Amino acid sequence: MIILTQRDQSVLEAVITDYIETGEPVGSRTISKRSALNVSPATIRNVMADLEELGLLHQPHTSAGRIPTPKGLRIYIDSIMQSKQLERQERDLIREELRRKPRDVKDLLQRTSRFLSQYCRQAGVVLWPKLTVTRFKHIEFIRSGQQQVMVILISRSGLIHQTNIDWTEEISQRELDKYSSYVNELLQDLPLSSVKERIREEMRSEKALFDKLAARALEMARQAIHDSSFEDSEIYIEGQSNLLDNPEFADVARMRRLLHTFEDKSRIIRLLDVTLKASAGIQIILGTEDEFQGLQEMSLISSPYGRGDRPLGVLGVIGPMRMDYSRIIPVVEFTARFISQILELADEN
Amino acid sequence: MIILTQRDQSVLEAVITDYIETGEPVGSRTISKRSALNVSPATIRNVMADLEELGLLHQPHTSAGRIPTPKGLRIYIDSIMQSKQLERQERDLIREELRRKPRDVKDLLQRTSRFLSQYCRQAGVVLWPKLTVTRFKHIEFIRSGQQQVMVILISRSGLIHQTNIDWTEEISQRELDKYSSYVNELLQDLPLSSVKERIREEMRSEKALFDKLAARALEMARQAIHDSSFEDSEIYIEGQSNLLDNPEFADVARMRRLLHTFEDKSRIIRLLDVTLKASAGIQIILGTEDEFQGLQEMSLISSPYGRGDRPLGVLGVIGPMRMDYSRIIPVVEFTARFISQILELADEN
DNA sequence: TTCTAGCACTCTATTGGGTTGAGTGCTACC
DNA sequence: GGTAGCACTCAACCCAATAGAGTGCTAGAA
Repeated sequence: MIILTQRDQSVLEAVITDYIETGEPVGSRTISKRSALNVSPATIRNVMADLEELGLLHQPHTSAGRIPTPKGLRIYIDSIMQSKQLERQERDLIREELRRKPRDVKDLLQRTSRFLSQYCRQAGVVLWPKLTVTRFKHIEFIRSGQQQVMVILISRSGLIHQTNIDWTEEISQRELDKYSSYVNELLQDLPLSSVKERIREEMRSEKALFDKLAARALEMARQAIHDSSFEDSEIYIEGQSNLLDNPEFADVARMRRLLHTFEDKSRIIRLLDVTLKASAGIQIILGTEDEFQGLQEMSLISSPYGRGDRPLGVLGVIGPMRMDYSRIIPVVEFTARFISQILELADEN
Repeated sequence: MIILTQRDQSVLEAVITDYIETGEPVGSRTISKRSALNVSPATIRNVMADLEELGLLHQPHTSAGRIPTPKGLRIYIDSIMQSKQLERQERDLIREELRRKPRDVKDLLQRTSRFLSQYCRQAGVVLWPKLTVTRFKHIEFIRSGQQQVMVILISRSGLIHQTNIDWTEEISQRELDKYSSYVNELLQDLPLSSVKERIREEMRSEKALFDKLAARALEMARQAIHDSSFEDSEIYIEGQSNLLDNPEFADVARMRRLLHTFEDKSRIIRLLDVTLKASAGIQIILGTEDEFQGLQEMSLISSPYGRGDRPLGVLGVIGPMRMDYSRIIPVVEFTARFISQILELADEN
């Protein structure tokens, strides 16, 4: 455990805020002038040397200023920084922006991602709710070929899942309608995570053993839900071009790596899954702490949305490590809370 | 109309193929050695000077080689270049790649876009079918709140459209089911473009005037289809990072402009709409010919897919003007034909 | 003991001159 | 009409010199 004196903290904070602002290594003179502690540059230099020894600052080369290390940022974020409170009018603006005609979930989440990116001038990211965390609302079997059935599954929060299944025998739409209403009845309002189990249970029950219709309907539902894509996650990443505005991405090679990472979304999904599972409010991952490669030198501020005990997905902001944390953190926090409200509302109906 | 001698054409072709390969301005010496016509560099220089006067070649500065202008590329593509035929095994590979478990339309198109990007090492783009060009298959009204109804509309090709509508009075699911089957009956197999008309017609008919259920069902369907997003287009752009591998994007500023363009998809949609409306097979747009800004110095090779007289959408490849047209054009052409087959098949069932 | 002033030192970034080499345009000649 | 030769142009590269920001260290003040 690292213990810092009051002055150490002040210097660390001064270096970080200045670095966040300018992106350049910060020298002792600058801090001496800017910071509230009235000490000379030489004194600052001593403190900085100490902080460097602790691994909180780093010097690109001997005759340059200091920049914070991820470790230094972590301490700053966790115990020094004070998040700015959002102004009332800022909150109103966010509400306004997101509430506008909440047509369907997809639209809402996409807009959220876009909003986060624009408002924070970084990339915004939203992880879709997995179907399994929502509740069953409706299933529909539709004939789509002689031996093909299209299955539409809808959750209470308005998510849609579509899949096609092959059926071994010719089947009429009328028959399918009967299946639909039987299954709808059976699964009404169940959490989708326990639907599989419920179906299996029912298949073993007396009814299914003797009622041919029920047996077939159940078999069809089973196949539909067995579909591999059922548990897939999806994410929206918007505003990648904002990142290019940061001088740290003047380097093409770095930019290329980043774009590659964004295109192979599975990595980011895994990363967000961590936040989802932890589900303990806002989470900040700093580049080098990321055991999954690809986001080096980047930073991810994320928060789960949904009810605390039953998070639906994750939303957040991806940017360079040099971000205005004190502003972005409350924005992400508030957005998550607000989206949660909207979705809970839908899911309760 | 520009008329070129055989030799002019050969020189133009040689410059372009070399430029496509290397990305560097091409000098007279190189051409003299590479091309089949056995003439000296000096002669080539004379020809090149002529071609430059015609606006087909351009010299970045006095002591550099020549690069083709868009005008020069156009002539090359339209009348000089010979598209390579795809090898049998290449076609098999494409088929293989795309046919794998064609689960739903979205998945298919997204995979197509990704495939195009990987195979051509550029960005791949696919414009979704608009709902209005497909045929009606199924509509479903689902109660999603006391006075809220979720409407799911499905086309024969498997597209799904979801919307929410407010209803002025409390309504039960049982009632909604009746609406669904009535409307399904009515609209079965109609082209979605004429559905609006059909509904209006029916509303004026005797039946609707006296049958309250029918009247309400029709009103509900009308509202659902009236929804503004009904005619929206959507596109997938994949493989943007491939573009970064091209040395012409070493320039960050240019890259930034390009990413911005990709994020504001409406421009590209408009651009693709041109191909869709023209619907005359493969279409090539070269950067500066693009009256919509944003794709300067880029080039778009696109082709509509779907039946010739009833195109569904557009797919293609976006890359720098320096692309291997003779290879990519047949790939886009073949992919479009193949996707058309798959989708037609689905739409016919 | 803690802080500060001063100074020599280090290292990057920038500037400008010199050189290289690819490629051209022109002219004289085949 | 085609070619060889030659002087010329221009970007790219290398190199050395310089400027400037910032440090570490030491000696002395509080």
